Amino acid sequence: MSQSTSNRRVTAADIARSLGISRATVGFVLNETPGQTISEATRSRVLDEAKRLGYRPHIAARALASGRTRIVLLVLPDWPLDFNLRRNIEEASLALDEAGYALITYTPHPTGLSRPLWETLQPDVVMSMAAFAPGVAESIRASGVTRLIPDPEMPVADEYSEDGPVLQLQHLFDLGHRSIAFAGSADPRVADLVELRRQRAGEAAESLGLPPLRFADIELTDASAAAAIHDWRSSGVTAVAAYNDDVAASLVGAALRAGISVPRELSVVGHDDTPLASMFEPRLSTIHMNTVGLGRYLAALALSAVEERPVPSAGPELQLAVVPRDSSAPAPL
Amino acid sequence: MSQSTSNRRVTAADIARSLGISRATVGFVLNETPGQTISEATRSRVLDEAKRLGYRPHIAARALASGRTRIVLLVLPDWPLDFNLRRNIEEASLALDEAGYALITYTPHPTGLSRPLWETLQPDVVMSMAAFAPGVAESIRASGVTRLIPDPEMPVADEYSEDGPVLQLQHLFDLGHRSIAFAGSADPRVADLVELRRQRAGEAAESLGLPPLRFADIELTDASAAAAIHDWRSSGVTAVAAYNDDVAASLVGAALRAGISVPRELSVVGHDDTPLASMFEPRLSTIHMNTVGLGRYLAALALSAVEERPVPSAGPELQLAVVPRDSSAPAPL
DNA sequence: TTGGGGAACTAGCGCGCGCAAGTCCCGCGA
DNA sequence: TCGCGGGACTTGCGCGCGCTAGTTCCCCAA
Repeated sequence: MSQSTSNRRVTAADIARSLGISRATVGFVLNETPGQTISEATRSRVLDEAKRLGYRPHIAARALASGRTRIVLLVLPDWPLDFNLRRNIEEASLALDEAGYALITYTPHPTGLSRPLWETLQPDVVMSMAAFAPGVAESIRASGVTRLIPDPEMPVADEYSEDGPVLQLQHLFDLGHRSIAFAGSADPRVADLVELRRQRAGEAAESLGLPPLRFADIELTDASAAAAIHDWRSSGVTAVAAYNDDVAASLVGAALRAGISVPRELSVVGHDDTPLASMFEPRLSTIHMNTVGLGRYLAALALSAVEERPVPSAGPELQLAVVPRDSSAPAPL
Repeated sequence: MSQSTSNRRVTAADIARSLGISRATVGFVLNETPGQTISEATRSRVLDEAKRLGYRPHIAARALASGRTRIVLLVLPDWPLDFNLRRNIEEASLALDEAGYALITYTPHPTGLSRPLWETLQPDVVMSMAAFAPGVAESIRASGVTRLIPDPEMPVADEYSEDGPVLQLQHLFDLGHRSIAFAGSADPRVADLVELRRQRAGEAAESLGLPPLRFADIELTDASAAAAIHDWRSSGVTAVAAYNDDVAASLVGAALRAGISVPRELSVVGHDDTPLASMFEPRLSTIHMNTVGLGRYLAALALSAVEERPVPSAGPELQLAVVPRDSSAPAPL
């Protein structure tokens, strides 16, 4: 089963020799090379012998001969991935597996001191869930990788409409709140997304006939939450839509410490439905996201870039829902 | 600078041809092959020409010829990594970079449906921060990787003494608590670590002259926290050492919902000092861990397995400290 | 003057595989 | 009977690199 008596690795040539046939035939069988006709008898003999000897193709040799590493590198942001995203990555991994590709996830180190993996791995495709940060696409190209997803050269319309903030506003509006603030994050890594969500929240407020939103960026580790709350309270704000659950938790904590009751005096809605949201006390109302089929979509995208496959037509479906918990309640009179 | 006019990739042979020297010489220069003497003039000509042509070694070819992929696979647990650990991984990545190896982090998918990366990447070394789960080491071996760290065949004394629970107990003891419970996690993925910490807590209690600890395993998503607290309270427990911050948060939340004041009536200490601990309200007292030099140590370990390098003598230094916050206070009278 | 030795190179094999181009033979239609 | 179309293979090159086993030349000691 496993390795033979010698500790040399088993090669396709070993199978051929042991069966008294040519190496090419073995290769054709193992790769199911299209356009080659192999008798069923030979086919099964090869397969059996391969299993018996414990044959395992040498990926470096294959990569050298075929000119492709069959590696797809997925660049991930450096914040913790939520469960939904992780499941989608597994889904992508599975789909690529079936096509003979390996998905490797990679979070570039913030300091940028170590060599990026796209240089050392020479993957066939480098993909990312968001646009590549400035300079990154160039770095990838310079390392010889030609297939980037999304390709900065041909910018597609943004895949997702950020509708979470709209749901936050609607939820608070339905509870009777009319003076609402938006709390962003001061973390520069997520500045773009914060700005996007803030804008969507602003639009939602306008279409609900509310006055322009007040807003502030919250730093999780300092007193900025307390300051923002003090500021907002003094101008009559009764509810806050937060950029994410961490910010929401920070706000609620600051409010409680300031003696402000949540949700009776102040409602707060988070975003992303992280584990934190359900563990916090009071449990945080938030927005749950579920991107059904994202993984399969990513895999199909990668395969279409690297083989003769069609670009997937239908993108993943984004499901959003308000999760009402204990941090939001009807507006005080 | 970058690729030449043709879009064929630049090879070492191109450099040789363009310089009118042999491929071998080029190889010797680029690899600084020991035992080869190359004139300084030739050396710099090769280096210059390589840069001019934008030469980039073909890793698959190199792997094929040398018989090693120069890949180190680091298997990570599937829970979010804290900042300290991430920094250590970067440190390891950097050290391996310098030695010409690439560090790839990998979190096996819980379902186990997709092919593990050690099969598809054929790394030189597979390492893990904890012992390999049952069956995993066998799977790695079966894929042809011979260098595992830690090697299950030669079990070393456990690298780290789990002293966090000792600090938790000491902290609570210092605050006057004499009836203390330990809260584990019902998550089977961390069962071993839970058990280890529970034992250490038990030993600490004994050496402090306390009665045996009561304990329960908490499920984050259900009512087990409330049940445990109710149980403990009725038998006079005034403080809880929790396996980690998530469990601590769960307990504090349940206590507050049950009308039990934290920390006045019940003290809770977490473990790991995750962001959650500082964001929670009340902010959680916890144990902060800092493993100085872990990254360099891991890198040295990997290199010693794969090259003629000495096994690092000194392991990383583990720094532990109690972070007293608002979830622990002097015992009620 | 000779020859030993080392500095500075070159020739070329082999790593394991994919695949293009050939070879052989058998069956079948004219 | 001949030819011809494929089915079922085989031969062998080339991918790019590491590295062993040379080869050449020159310097210096005997």
